Amino acid sequence: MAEKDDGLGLTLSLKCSETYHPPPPPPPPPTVTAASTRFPLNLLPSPPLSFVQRHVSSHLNHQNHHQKLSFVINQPDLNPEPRSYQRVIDVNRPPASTSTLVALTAERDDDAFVSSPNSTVSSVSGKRVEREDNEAERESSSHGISGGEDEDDGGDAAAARKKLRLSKDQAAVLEETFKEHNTLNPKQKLALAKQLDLRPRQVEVWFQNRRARTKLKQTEVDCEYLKRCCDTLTEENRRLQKEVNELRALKLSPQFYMNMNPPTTLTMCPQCERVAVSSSSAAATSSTVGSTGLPKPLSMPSNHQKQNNLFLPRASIIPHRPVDAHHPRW
DNA sequence: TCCCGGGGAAATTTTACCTCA
DNA sequence: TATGAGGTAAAATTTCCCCGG
Repeated sequence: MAEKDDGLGLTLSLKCSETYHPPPPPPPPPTVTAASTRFPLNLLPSPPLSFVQRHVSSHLNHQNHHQKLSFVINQPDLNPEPRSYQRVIDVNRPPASTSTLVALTAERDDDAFVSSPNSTVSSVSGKRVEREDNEAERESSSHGISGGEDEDDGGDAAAARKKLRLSKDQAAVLEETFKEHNTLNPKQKLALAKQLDLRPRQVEVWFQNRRARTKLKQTEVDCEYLKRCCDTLTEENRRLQKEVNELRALKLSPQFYMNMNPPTTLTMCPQCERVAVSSSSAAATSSTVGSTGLPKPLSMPSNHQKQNNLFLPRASIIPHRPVDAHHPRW
């Protein structure tokens, strides 16, 4: 991501541990969970809520208000809490008073046929239950032929256009089917439509929209992961830059030369693990920096250390170098 | 190789419903 | 309490593209 040679023999190399792969076609299972994401979220820190997180959270919170069937990351159960709604109106079963309209629309071909003019929703709140009652009445009266609307043809078109909310049961069955396979062949579509008393076109549209929502959620998850990755790398970069600055200050410090290491310090290459006699500058580079920013004096190895081969002076912080630049002065 | 129809993806529109001032 | 504006999710439509026959 970023490489920098600052003259101290330090190379800053910031690379994301993972390579971002362009999104493949959305694979089954379609439900978005942390496990289904392409990225190992558990390997990442948990930064504060990002924009994306806030956005998604806002969306999800809003959906809670609506009490609509939706999918939530890490929440495969679509109907987690028992609903207390009193009654569910099947939007695809027209009220008795709308039979005339049904008769009118029944002339259409399958896809153009409107299964119900009733637009009420399956509700969870008492408030909405009341609305259902009211709307059911309103619908049944407004769609009656006796209403005498001048929309004889246009009325049909409007009715065909009328959007219908699927009932909870219908949506649940669709969700279950979608979990098994996110696309339907014509046979499955017809069977499902028959089972749910929907038009095949409705089932098809529902699956299309559901795939779109799945993909959108997956995109949001991916975006969130990448943002976290970016945050982590930014923090790492900041830390390394600070370290570089400290080392630069160290190099320019007069005390750096005063505390010059004896010329026979042993250093070990972290790549080949060969121990070599390092130059004074290299040894100084590997000196540790105290909290004050000043170098600690290097000490000569004791006899014990020498005999037991325990003195490997800070070889572990000798910076990694590219292979082709290996041992430039060895 | 071109044409055609079916199906999916993406973009967009429409509708229903909620919250809030 | 009623109402309208604003916002959102979901249903539906339109358009484009790909692929197999």
